[in-house]
Amino acid sequence: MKGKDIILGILSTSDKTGYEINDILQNQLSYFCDGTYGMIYPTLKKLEQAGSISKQEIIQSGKPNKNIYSITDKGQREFAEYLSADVAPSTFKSDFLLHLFFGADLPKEQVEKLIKEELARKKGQLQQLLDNYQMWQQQGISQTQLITVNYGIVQYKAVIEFLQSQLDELN
Amino acid sequence: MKGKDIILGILSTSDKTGYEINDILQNQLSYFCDGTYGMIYPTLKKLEQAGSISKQEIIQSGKPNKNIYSITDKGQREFAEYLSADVAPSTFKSDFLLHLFFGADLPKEQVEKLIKEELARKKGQLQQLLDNYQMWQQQGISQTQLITVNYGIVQYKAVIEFLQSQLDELN
DNA sequence: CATCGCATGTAAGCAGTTACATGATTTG
DNA sequence: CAAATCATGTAACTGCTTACATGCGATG
Repeated sequence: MKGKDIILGILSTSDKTGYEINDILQNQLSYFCDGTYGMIYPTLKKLEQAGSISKQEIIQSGKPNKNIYSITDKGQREFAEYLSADVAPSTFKSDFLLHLFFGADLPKEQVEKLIKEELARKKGQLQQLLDNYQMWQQQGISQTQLITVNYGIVQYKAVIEFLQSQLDELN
Repeated sequence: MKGKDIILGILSTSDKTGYEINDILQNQLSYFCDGTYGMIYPTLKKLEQAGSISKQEIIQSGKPNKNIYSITDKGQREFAEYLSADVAPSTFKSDFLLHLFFGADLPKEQVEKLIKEELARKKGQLQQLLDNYQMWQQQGISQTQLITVNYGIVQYKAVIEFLQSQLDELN
């Protein structure tokens, strides 16, 4: 699961500019992958040079010009290959858990603060997913996409409930 | 949350060799961070050069010699600083979800296979955590560590239950 | 008049991965 | 006798992050 796979995936559904790809990444896919402009534009360039995607320049007045990228047949084959390949193990990195794990000597208030902050972050992320969910329900969403959204929702809800219970127990 | 922070955290509780650090990383902390020898040894070297940890060489016969690392006062201060700093956002990357999200055209059997495999992986990870849990109960575990373990368990259980329900629905 | 949205890109650097290299002892 | 365990390390590479650079129009 590299930047390349994510971008080919997004372009496999419809043509997009780098800016729009970033938007999708930040707002719709952020619960299971990430990416920044610093990754997106160089990756688009490489994919174009490799012939996996093609670029169409749109001259705009008033706004900056934009490049709309489309996936080519070669790109489609490449992405199909990725889809049929083995699933790479997922990674979860939590600085919050590292703090807690090695923070045995932390004062109670500090622990409480850590948990409260994590709770707020998770609630925010859940809300973002729920907002997307509504948008998707209107726009239409595939059966498999629905599974991924619910995967995220279920995971967030479980964690939020757990953190809340820990906070209650602390008092 | 860099390799440096993880290693200082491990050494803040007791002296360890690089080999033992790897073992802890793979078996006890793997549900929220990772690391390989290629990261561990260079990081230990840098930390020693910076005076954050110190090395004691143990000559062994029959086995390879080993270097036992201890955290220094400077390292302890460094780690305390890390602990009191802001918590970095967590990251979750799932190749499984990327496959599902863009695999709208995947045949039903393929989707079922994907979910079954993910289910098996998650069950394995949960089992590892539960095994650790038992070990920790015997060895003793801090209150904050207990929270982190339960965080992991709750998260895994929620995902496993969800995947199982999706599998049932598919048939 | 400041900030947000639209829009694209590069360059330097870093943290970590992968692959390689070595080797004795113990266990199945 | 093969594989696992103990044990350490380097070198090349890669993939991404961070910071920088630009600029107009609309919104508040």
